[in-house]
Formats: sequence, structure tokens, C-alpha cells
Amino acid sequence: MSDDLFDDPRLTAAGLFFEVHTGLNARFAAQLCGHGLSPVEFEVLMRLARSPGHQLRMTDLASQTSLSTSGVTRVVDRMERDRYIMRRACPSDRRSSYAVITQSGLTKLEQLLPEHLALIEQWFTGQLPADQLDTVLDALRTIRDAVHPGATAGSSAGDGERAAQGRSRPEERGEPSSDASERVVVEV
Amino acid sequence: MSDDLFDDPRLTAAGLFFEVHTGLNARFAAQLCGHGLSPVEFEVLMRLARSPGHQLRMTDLASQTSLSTSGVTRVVDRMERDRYIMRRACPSDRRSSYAVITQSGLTKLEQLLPEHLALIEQWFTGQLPADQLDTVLDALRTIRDAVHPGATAGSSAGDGERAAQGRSRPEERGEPSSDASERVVVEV
DNA sequence: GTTCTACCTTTGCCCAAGCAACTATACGCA
DNA sequence: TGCGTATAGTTGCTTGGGCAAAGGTAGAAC
Repeated sequence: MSDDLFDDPRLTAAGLFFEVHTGLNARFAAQLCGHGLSPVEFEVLMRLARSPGHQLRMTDLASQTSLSTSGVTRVVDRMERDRYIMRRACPSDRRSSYAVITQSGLTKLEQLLPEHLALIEQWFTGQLPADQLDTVLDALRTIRDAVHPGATAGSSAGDGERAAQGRSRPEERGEPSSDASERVVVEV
Repeated sequence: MSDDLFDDPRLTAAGLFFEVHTGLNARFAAQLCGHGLSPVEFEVLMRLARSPGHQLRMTDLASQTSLSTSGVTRVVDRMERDRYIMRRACPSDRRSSYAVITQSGLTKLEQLLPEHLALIEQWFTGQLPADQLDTVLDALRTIRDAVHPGATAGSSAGDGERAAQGRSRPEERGEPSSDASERVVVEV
């Protein structure tokens, strides 16, 4: 049978990428777990910590992570219970609410980040000579921009090629509404 | 507040990697979903298709995927129900059983692989010039080897650090390599 | 103002998967 | 031969997270 179909170099490439992800993820998860956090929760903390005002609307949090909005609702539930973040009503749109990282959440991050950075260096960045790393990061940036599910807040427009994200129907295409550009974060 | 802690280039690097994974994964999942497969199920089919005899022991399947053994039991349950694979008793060790890909499973793979390869090319390999791609693959191989293939199954709580205990080596899975050393096949 | 449409978040229901406990072997050793 | 320990796979229980539908709200059209 078409056995070389199964040995196509593209498959090998993709397989390699996913294996690396699995490996890194396992290392990081183990560390985070020791701090009582799941990878998803860590990502939420990081996103909030790096956002202006230390806050994000639930929907934006969803589009920046790999979660659905209901997934965000639930993770925010847990983390609010644990006092790492809190909800805050959006003054300009009563449908929305912000997730805000608390001091406790920031402290948690500051506690575990050094260890986390060491892990990244140990298993990822430190594995490669500087110039190779640069090439890799460059490549990742290229691919990220292509595949871009809307990871960054100031979403770029006009890429004209947006596919369904997530496991939903391959035909769905939910665009970040133009509404988003209007909503400037008002400091409180 | 240590704001540059949150902007460490290592974090950016890791973030990029994970964002790319999220993006690729979403694209691939959408396609597979259209064929009635989850990414995990696809990986199981691929692993089996590429294994000698088109089969793997449940445990080996677990260590090659990111699943626990119970996860493998369940995914094999589903796929056996759907006739993509079947269980086969291991003649030399009655504790073990093999998962074997069926003709139907192979056909399924052959149907969707061309489309899948196109996706890989569109969003990953095709995004980079050949020499950069080579560098990237080289880097991925380095990291994969460091982080070790088949990063075990548990996100076990607070384990700290546990390297491969030199047991199951996903590499030289030559064949009926049931228990490390050669051993007599005890017929019953 | 009223109504229609588009959105935001949460909830009900369900499935996938992990851990731990359990069963059945396998093999070393006295 | 029988016991002790290690391994393979399955199952009970629980949790995380997705989809779809349900409330609330914002604007636009009229």
C-alpha cells in the first residue's frame, strides 16, 4: 500500500512539532501543577498581567486563549474562587464584564515565573545556539501570523483569510466585531 | 512592579511556540472533525499505520501519544466500536493486547491524508523557505530529543523531576519487543 | 418609542480523559 | 511449589471544557 504516504516529510515535520509541544507542555504542566495551577490558568494569569489595566473582557480572554467563552466563564469561576482574579462590570457596556488579576494573582505569578523561565531556558531556548534560536523564533512568528486565531489584542485587519477556529463546524467564521476597535479601555 | 518580568524574551519565545501550536491544532482539528475524527484518534491511526504489523500494545500506544493508559483504553474502545481498529490478544503475554488498525482504518487514513498534507503545507512547511524550514526542523529534533519522546502519561502532582527510567524506549520498538530481553514464547 | 438584530456571558447537558483502585498475568526467588 | 513484586489493561469516580440555548443589553431602522 501507499506506505510512503505515511512517511511524507510533511507528516514528519508536523509530528515533530507536536511531539515537542507535548514534551514541553508536560514539563511546564508539572511545574505549574506544583504551584496549584493548570496550564490554562497560568495562561489566563499571564494574559491578564500583560494587559492594560491588568484586565480583559471575557470574550477577549477567550479569543486570546484556546478556550471557548463558556470555557472562560468556568476557568474564571475557579480562579475567582481562588482569589487570583475577580470580575468587574464594564461601565460602558453592561453586557460585558472584565476579568481582573488580583494582587494575589500577581504575587503568584511573580513567585513562579523565575522557575518557569528557567524551565523554558532548560528545555527550549537554551537547547539552541543563539542564531538558530533567532531563526526559529522568526519562523514561529511567520507561522503565527498566518495561522493567527486572533491571539493579540490589537487584531490586525484585512488578512482576508480567516478560517474557523476551534473544533466547531469547519464553516463557521466568527469575526472579531468592528465593535472591538471602538472599545477603548477606560481606566478606573 | 517587575513588569519586565512579564516581558522576558523567554516568555515571548514560549508564548509564540504555544500560539503556533494552538493555531495549527485548530486548523487540523477542523479538518479531522469533518472526517469524524478527533486529533487523538487521528494520531492513534497514524501511529498504528506506521508501526510494524500495523499494531501496537496498548501501553506503547499510551507512551507514544500524550494519553494515559486509561485514556488509551477508552479511545481504543471508541475506535473499535467504529471499526477503525481492533484488539488482538498478545500470544506471548496474556496481560497485553495489541491495537491493530483495520482495513477500514487504513482506508480512512488514505482518504484524508492528502487533504491533511495540504494543510500542513499551507500553514506550516509552506510558510517557510526551504533552508529556514530545515533549520527549524533541526531545532525541533534537538528539543524533542532533549525533552524526550513520549513524555510519560501523568501530569502527576508535584513530582519534581523524573527522567526516563530507562524502561520503555519508544525508539527501538522493533517488533514483539514485549519484555525488554528476549524471552521464550510460552505457548499455551 | 418600538422592534429587530447583533452581542456578551452564563447554564444545562454531555463527552473525553486523568487518577486510583482492581484484576489478571508474569517472573524472581526461596 | 508457593509467595512477593512488577506490569498490562480496565473501570469508578471526578473534573475540565465544548456546544447550544437562555437571559440581558446595545444599537439601528423605522
